[in-house]
Amino acid sequence: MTRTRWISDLHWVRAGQQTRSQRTQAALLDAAAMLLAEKGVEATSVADVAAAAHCSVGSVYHHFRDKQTLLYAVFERMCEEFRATTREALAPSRWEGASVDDVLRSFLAFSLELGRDRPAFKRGGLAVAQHDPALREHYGALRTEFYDGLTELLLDRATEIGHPDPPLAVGFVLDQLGSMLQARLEESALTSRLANRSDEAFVEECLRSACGYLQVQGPAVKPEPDARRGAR
Amino acid sequence: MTRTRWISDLHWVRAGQQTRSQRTQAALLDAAAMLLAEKGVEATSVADVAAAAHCSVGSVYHHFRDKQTLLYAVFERMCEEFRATTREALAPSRWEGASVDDVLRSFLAFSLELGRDRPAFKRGGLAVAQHDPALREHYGALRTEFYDGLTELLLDRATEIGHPDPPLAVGFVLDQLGSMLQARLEESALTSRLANRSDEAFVEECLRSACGYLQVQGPAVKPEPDARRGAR
DNA sequence: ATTATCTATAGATCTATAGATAATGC
DNA sequence: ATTATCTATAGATCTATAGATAATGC
Repeated sequence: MTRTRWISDLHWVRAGQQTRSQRTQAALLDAAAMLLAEKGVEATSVADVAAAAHCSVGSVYHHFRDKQTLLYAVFERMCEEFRATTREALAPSRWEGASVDDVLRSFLAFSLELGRDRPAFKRGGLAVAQHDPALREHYGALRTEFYDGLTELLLDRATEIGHPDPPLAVGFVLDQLGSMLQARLEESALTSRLANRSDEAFVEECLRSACGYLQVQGPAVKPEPDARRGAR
Repeated sequence: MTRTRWISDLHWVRAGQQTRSQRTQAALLDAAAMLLAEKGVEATSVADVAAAAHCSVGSVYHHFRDKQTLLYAVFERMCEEFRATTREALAPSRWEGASVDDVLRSFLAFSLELGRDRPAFKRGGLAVAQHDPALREHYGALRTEFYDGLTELLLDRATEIGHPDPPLAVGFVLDQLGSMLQARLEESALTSRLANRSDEAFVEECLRSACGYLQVQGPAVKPEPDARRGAR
């Protein structure tokens, strides 16, 4: 066995020497992410993944030490994309001149888009995390990093916030919106009233509630709302 | 084979003739609910359930046609308890003289208690529902029934609500609180700010937000808050 | 020559059944 | 006599490996 790339002490992924190798590995990760999102960890067999990636079971084990390592790799790839995307989204330069309302609106739109655009991708990784406390914690830390960035962005605009305890209020509002987004994006969505409404109506009502709680002016009250809009 | 009790055309549960039979069946359902909550559907084998219930694999198949039927029975039992509990909780006589704030406060306390008291029970049933769209829908309908009852209770008190569109506002608030409760009670709770706070603080902040959105008077403003409290 | 892929299969589970044994209650 | 339980095992998966075959690129 030649050089390997390590996820942890026990899990290696072969670093391919040929272009063919990279193509197969990517195909395996894509196929696995899709199947994991669709059927979950236990219902997805290595043979299923191999078939969906148009290669053999033997090939899977040539690239990944075992099934768990393949799953870890799916999770790792999702985390990397999540980290890269959120870091870029939080770049302070993008937010000059943006109001609390702008930041929250963008947060909602961004999260909905992330959940809708790549459902297989994201849900595949989350399905893996569901089965391993360590991975769940790792994803939780990543999520916390994102929410901390948002919190900072919002507290920079504390002058707009009428609530007597801005740090508490911002933390609560982000938790609230995060919970509602999660419920709305869940595949297994237990039917709720808002499920029938459009994303636009959902976002508007969330903002009305959040801005009311924070005691910032709603979008209608602001002077020249469009001129103050940040990037995106 | 003698008389049977039917869950559906394909799933029967044997109606025991001896007291011994009922005891074993209950033990099997308890054991299954616990294991399902802990490890999920696929990771729970029939042998595991039998061992946890202190009986043999053969016994399991004497009582339940197959593994799926056993799982359905766990789900069915959870639904029955949920339905009975929520119907009792919504009895109009319990709510005479209660304010919007009282109703929402009780809803939060009730839901937290339900989620905390019988985690194995509830999560066992939900784990099963997760794997079957039809069951998920059935549970969704049950949940909708509960939320509809709550909505009615709240709209009976519409005079307290300052929001221009009470039906919309009540629907939104219940969705919001439901999402936050679900996120808080989830085992796989992705660390959030509120996870570190006590249930009391969580409830208070939820109420402050909800009452603000609905534009009802907060608990502090009400005259003689204790004298107007409903049952529980 | 090395790296990647495939086929075939061993070994470990897990579901479900058959047939023997034990307990119940009329 | 009937009902419930147990033991043992057949048959179906699924993971992982061994060994043969094909493609790559120095």
